[in-house]
Amino acid sequence: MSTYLRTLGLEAASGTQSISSARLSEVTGFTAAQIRRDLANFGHFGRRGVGYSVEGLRLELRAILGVDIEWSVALIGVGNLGKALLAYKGFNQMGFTIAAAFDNDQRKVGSTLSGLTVEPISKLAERVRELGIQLAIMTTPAEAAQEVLDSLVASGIRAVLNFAPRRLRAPEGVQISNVDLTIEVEYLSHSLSQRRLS
Amino acid sequence: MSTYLRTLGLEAASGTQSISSARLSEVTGFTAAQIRRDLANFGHFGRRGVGYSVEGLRLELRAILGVDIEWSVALIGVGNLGKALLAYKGFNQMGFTIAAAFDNDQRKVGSTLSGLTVEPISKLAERVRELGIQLAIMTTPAEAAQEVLDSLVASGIRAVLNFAPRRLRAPEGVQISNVDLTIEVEYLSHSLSQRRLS
DNA sequence: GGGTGTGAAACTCTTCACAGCG
DNA sequence: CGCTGTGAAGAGTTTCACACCC
Repeated sequence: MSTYLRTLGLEAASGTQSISSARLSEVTGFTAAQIRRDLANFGHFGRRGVGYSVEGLRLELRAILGVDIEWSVALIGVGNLGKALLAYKGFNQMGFTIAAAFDNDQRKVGSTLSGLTVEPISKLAERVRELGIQLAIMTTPAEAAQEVLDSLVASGIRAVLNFAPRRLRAPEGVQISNVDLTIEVEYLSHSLSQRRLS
Repeated sequence: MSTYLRTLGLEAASGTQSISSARLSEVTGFTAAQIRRDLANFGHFGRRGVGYSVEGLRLELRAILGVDIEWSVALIGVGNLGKALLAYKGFNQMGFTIAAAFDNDQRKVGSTLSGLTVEPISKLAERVRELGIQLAIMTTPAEAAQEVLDSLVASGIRAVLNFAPRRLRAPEGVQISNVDLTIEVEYLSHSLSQRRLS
């Protein structure tokens, strides 16, 4: 869905009015049948014989993905990766505002990064309430990850993007997405290794 | 497999000799049946009635994942994310050495980051050959991504970790892993949105 | 004609459950 | 007895192919 929305953005920029599943297939690499089924899952967005209205489908997808409204985000863990994400402009473009940054390292607390003052994790619950934060990005070390997640859940956050290389245990109703560089890069080295042998 | 290897590292550190699929299941969150099938896919590593030898299985998994040898990596695109990955120590621990960094921005070329001098992309093929680089990490803008990938493929690289939010077209035999923050964060906002409605 | 939406078939992945081995 | 390895069942996903509507 994300990919479709992004593609529609490009198509809209080049002035296309209507788009078929076949055309979407060319650009995204998914099969046309797959695309039609994905879209039909959420409603009847297409017109037979014509295709999908680029603008119409964009609005639908934005609503489905929840990017029709602004989300406030907390970032926990201001290491190299955390800093990079703070500076990353893509989030803002997608309707995500990083509203607060936290770290447990006393040397980092109080410093200013990309316009935000780093706060201690003890302030988390308070700030989440004040700023209406609903989503968190965790870029902590693996050892701290479960403890930080528990604090996040306690302060009412129910969606977390986790970069720490550790499988986290969360209660029902808390959604966690994991981005694990270890897994990605080991998958590549695995496929390179396979080729040595054949 | 990556996750299993990581878990075994922790178990080895605490001195465990042998581990069952049930214990691995507790720690990783995968079901015991899943774990047994995953491992049995690659060989008969376990002993019935006992479990898997922690050290033995570690060696097997390292070989399977190809992290029993050192890999040389090129990083292309020295923006915020690229810098963060250059400074990230996890790669070295896993046997990946970032041997060269490239960027097309003249202002960045020549600067030194984490001990590496940033080179222009025109030097790519030459340096890949000299340094024996087999793997690349792309942290370029989306617009440049396909062109950079084509250069990488031309210079002989056959495994790429892509952070640019664009689906890339690569010839047969070139393995691409995509890490797309857009997709991850939109998935979370989608699941938060669903909850508004129910 | 053109292209969606969707049953049905094919395929893949996961879980069950247990034979068989240490 | 304990735990792996694996057929078989079950669940989920993708592809096919075409009825149906614009």
